[in-house]
Amino acid sequence: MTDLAEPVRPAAPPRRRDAGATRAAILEAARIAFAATGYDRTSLRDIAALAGSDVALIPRYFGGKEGLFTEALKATIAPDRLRDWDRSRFSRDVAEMMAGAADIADPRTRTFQFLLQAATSPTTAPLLGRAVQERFLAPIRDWLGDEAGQERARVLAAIYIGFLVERLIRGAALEGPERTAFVERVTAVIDGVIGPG
Amino acid sequence: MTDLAEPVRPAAPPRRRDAGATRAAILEAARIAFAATGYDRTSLRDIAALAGSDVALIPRYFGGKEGLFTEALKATIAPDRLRDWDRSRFSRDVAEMMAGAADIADPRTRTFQFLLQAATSPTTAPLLGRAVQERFLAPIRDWLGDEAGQERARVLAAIYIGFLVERLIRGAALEGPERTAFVERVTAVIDGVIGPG
DNA sequence: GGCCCATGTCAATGCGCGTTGACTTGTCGA
DNA sequence: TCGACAAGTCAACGCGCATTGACATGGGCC
Repeated sequence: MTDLAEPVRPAAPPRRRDAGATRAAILEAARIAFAATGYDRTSLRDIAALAGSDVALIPRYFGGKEGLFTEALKATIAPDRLRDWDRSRFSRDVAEMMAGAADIADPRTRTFQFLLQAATSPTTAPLLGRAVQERFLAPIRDWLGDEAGQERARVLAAIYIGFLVERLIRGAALEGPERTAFVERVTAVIDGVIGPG
Repeated sequence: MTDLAEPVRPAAPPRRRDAGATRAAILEAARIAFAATGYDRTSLRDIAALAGSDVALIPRYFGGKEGLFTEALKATIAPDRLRDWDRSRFSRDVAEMMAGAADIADPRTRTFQFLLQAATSPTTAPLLGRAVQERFLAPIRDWLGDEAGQERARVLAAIYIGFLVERLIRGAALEGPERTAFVERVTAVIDGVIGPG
């Protein structure tokens, strides 16, 4: 990891020695760093620097790198805010988002990258299926309404994931007419799934 | 990497010293190993053992680990037989394939796993982007016809990838009415992209 | 105010990695 | 047949990593 951001810790800590706060800072830094660079390319030194604490605390507090990753994964698989989205604007919002570059600051991007990273790690791979079911399929199904069924959620989730991967691979944002055409078509595709029957 | 298989080399080599064959064995071993465990978790020693050759040959033949990965990636993303596909049956064929379970024995699955591994590593993601552009998007664009433009190929590729991920995560094949509904909808989605304008 | 344990710091250790260079050995042409 | 060069082997190096244990220090409690 090259450079991400300044330390996560609050500017004026109420106590200069607070194990709970330190632990939380490390965990938050780990979520950011693991999502950004994956398990292997993220060193505990990176995480400690991002958390503004010492490397040696990590094995002590989390039992090691794997323990930290597991806990960060659990913390990342949280209920989505999909219900808050405006359904009439959903497809276009998603399309616009997909036309942009992958923004690591976006928690959704972070979550997705994290899950993708987890998929490639044999230790954490089994967690992924359940995570996707809980975090993607179930919310989407509920959001679409009961009449939609599992199948529409499945298709929508697949398309969503596909565009996330595409964006991840693409790197840069789309520009000009290509962006316009892309957004139009993605909007149409998603509308085709969530719209009628 | 723990244990994969026996060395790839032919049992009775015609020549005991054959740089071309050794290079090819290393490359094939790299394709298998990288697909299985990703860039970071695969060591050159693993690959060399799988190829039945020496570690030191890899930097010499491929210029280093990155060079080997790049070449393995290129070899994996070979020009597809896309042109041979029947366009009128394309969407339904794909949909039926997606409704099934992911078959590890299928070279396409292996290829895809390789790409997914590449996508999650920041080092290799740019390489993957270029490779996908050259070997995936461009053929699709040509296949769709010039009027289609880059943008339709992009959308189609994203959808394709998304369903591959979904299938990989899902594990089991779909059955009964859910399968029918899934196939119908996927067919419609793909038709919507490759069909009209 | 002073003890003492929780908390944080620091240096050191061992390991696996990619890479390098010197060396050996096979093989093919003269 | 034999020499030269390609091909393969081997040991070692430097580096970054996670982890450990000894040490320093802050702050709540008596």
